[in-house]
Amino acid sequence: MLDQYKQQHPYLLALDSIIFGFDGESLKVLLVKRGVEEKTWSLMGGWLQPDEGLEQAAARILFELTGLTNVYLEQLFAFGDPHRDPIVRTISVAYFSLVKVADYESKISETFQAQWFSIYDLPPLLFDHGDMVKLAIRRLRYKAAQHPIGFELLPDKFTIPQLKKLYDAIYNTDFDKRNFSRKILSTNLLIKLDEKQKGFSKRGAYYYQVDMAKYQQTTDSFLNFIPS
Amino acid sequence: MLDQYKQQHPYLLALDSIIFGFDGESLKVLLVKRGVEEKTWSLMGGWLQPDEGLEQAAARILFELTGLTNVYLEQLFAFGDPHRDPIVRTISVAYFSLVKVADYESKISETFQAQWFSIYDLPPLLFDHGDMVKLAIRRLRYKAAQHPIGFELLPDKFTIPQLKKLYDAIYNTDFDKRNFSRKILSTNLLIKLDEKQKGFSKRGAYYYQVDMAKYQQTTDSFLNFIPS
DNA sequence: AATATTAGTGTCAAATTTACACTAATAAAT
DNA sequence: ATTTATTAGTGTAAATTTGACACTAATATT
Repeated sequence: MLDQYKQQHPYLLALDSIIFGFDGESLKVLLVKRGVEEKTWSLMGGWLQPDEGLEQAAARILFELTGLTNVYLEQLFAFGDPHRDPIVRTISVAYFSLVKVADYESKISETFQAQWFSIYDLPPLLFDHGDMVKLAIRRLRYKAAQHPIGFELLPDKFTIPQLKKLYDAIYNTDFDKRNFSRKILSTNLLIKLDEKQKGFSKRGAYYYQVDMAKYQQTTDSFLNFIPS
Repeated sequence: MLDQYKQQHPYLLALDSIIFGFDGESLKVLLVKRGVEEKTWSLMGGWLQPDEGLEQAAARILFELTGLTNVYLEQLFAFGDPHRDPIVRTISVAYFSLVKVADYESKISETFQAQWFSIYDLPPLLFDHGDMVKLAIRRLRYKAAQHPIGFELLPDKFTIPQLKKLYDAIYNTDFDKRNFSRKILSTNLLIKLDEKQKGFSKRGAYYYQVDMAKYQQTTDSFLNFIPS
């Protein structure tokens, strides 16, 4: 190894995930109890292994908690305040992830003490995890305003009223349903199915599916969902 | 130190900066020759010191190259592919930065071999620095489409035609100047000065300044500069 | 058969966006 | 001093998008 490398200090590298879920009513974050003091809620996290990339590690850690693969995962921010972990200096790369709550096995509580918390009612969090969640919420709002990522939080088949409720929850507001569905449908990203949702409402709403081909293409396109 | 920390591998942590500049004609990136082989161009970078935060370290490294402080600096992405640096595993947190080319002392070439390159004509770069630049360009385009960060690349006093040329360069296009100036001025972020630019054009264009008070407030607001 | 509940849709006014071309100011040239 | 060349600066009309607003449709429940 060259001298210029040898002289440098190495640091521990952690990954922490802000895991968002939607239960049909409100936007939730999945928190666990672990670590130094088992009394404090924290984000799900773990250490980078020598043979892993960052996203790969984040995906592994997410899998260990939820049993889920193929989950929406996006790098949020690298947190590196020298004193963020008071025991030993650690850099944490935070990822935010969108999961379909219905999908995952409740394998969750087996090994980790895990619980969903409304984003409007979070407990005190370990280290700088509170900052991470705040930033993740800002990023989700920012991103969902222009990119069709909301679908990632819903089952494969969903109704327009469900989607509207999700957006209501993300932005803590109440969109006009006529304008909302006009805007959503004008993206041509949804395929209307012949099937209606049963049991939830008397009339029943039609299910829609994401047009995956178009979705892949337009991940980068702007949608401009949120006015003013 | 607790066991769970001791068992973990530490990694070297580097910071690399994509430094954008605008010379009035095209968008440039500042590259240096350094490192393992002094034959390859690379981004300006350095190592995280034990007492520094990430952004602080990026700012220091930027200062060491350019002599500039108070520069626009934004975390771009953490790159952590296990083999990105073939000699020893290193995580690199990349920052992108917007500098006013005219501002900085040409202290540059003294200690480092540095040179501006057009973003459309880059040399081969060290490690994954090419990916970093590509991502930074995407991010700049994305961000400048909605946030008024273009000003960071211009002198404190600038003309509308200069600003248009900058946006033309960023998006590699040619905006309609009537629509462009209407859109820019409608943000009310610019203060028209009484002074005209001399020497550049026969008629001379009025200088404008950013209304810093408003600018601070609206860093988060959307502008929607770029149509379709 | 009536009722209650949620789904689904249409219109109009206002604002925004786009496309497009002429006049204004001045330095340079004659 | 007049002409010329060059870039600055501005306006309008059509199209599109947005936002505010309220009624009818379907069906499960009573």
